Amino acid sequence: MNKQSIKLSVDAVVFGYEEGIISVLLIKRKYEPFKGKWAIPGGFVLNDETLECAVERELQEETGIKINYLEQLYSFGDPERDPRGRIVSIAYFGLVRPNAFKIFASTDASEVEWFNIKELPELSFDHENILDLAIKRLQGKITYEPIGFELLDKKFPFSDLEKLYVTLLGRDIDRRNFRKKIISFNVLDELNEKVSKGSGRPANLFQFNKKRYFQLKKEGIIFEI
Amino acid sequence: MNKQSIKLSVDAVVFGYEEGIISVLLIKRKYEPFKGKWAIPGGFVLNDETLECAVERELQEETGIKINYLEQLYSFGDPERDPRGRIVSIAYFGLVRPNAFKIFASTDASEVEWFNIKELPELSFDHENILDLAIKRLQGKITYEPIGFELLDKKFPFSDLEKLYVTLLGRDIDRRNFRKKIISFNVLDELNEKVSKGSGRPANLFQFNKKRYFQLKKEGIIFEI
DNA sequence: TTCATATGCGTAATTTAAACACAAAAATAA
DNA sequence: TTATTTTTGTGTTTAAATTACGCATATGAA
Repeated sequence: MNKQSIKLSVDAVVFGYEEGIISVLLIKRKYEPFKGKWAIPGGFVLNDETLECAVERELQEETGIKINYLEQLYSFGDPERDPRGRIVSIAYFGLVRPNAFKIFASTDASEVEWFNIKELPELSFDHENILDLAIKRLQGKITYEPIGFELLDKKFPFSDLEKLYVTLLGRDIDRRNFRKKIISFNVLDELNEKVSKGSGRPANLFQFNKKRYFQLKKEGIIFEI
Repeated sequence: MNKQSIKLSVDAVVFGYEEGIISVLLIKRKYEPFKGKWAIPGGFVLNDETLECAVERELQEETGIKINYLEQLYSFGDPERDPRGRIVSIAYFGLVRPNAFKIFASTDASEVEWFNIKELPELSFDHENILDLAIKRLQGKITYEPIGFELLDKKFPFSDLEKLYVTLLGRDIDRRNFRKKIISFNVLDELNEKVSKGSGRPANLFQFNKKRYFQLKKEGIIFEI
């Protein structure tokens, strides 16, 4: 058999959210190809690490971030996708609470920045395709899995959750029906803490109960917006 | 940087359906490791072929089958998954009409056989995990994408479709409501042909209109059971 | 001719989702 | 101090979708 000369990399589309803005973490490439251009963080998989480890390592090295939620997105294998040769990339999709970490650039990255997904720069390789797919996945997934909480603070008022969904789904939601629906899934703990932002009645804080969610999931109860 | 020595393979879980039985195509391995054991068809990706081409080539070589529907399933990269060394496999998920092809074994396979997914043999590598995931994907996907038709004859009576769904979902369906729902999606052409199987009123034949489905999908209409 | 079997079409009951109204608690303005 | 604005919290009413179910029709078999 011919000797295979395919290299394997991982890439990670990391989303953050704050105040009605979904952002994605990009790095500016320090080396060729696409030197000086923005790209999704990622890099080659080491011989003895799992794919997830590779993603976490690359993110730590290039951006200093530690991921909150990570799942595999898709594998991209077009022979022409990388000018250096045949590089197949397994793309991941991650969520973080942006204010929880200080980002910094190092190794292959000369800069790291959060970009509003509505105002993206031109990207390297086929990273635009990867990012598009990740956005679709995020938008789809929040309607049937409670991953939105991974983007909010641990304790949050209901209005934050609602605003996140409005932003992600890109359409208005009836506040009262939304609240009823979420409450009915029984995965939120209501805390005895209130928070006041400016004027208006102070809001009660809620917390996502992941343990309870997994119990309900086992019993076949489905989270669906 | 250390020289990467990871090999890349593709594997395909191919499902067929006939008379209330979902089956999966397996090969018996001709060579070590796992010589003589059953496995999902697959093999190494060539340097200049796309991943989909690799899957189709391997299926053709090992089993003689041509796939009807193919989509990427998941990538498996555990460093310990293959005793030969680090081999990352990108798994695909395919559907065929089993009576449409004559299967035969060649190259790496000493035998090829359709197995009822309820009566599976022990499998090589981590192929049991891959197969489990594929079954879940199939069961999930038929409820929101009209892929079930890819398993039926081009022209089929409604009862065939219903039986397929009962088999895949593992629960009873109200025949009349099911029919109404499917009809309401407007993706079936009713033909002026009838077919009679044994006793009972002859059934009208239907045909899936893929073109119409893509039109409706563009308009945002969702197929959901 | 009658019976068993599977198809095809319809309506009623129930459940779920969507639309909508107003009270409560705080900051701000008069 | 009092009225006004703003945001939160809790309903109820109406429309839509789902589920349950009844019965006529066309065939093969007894």
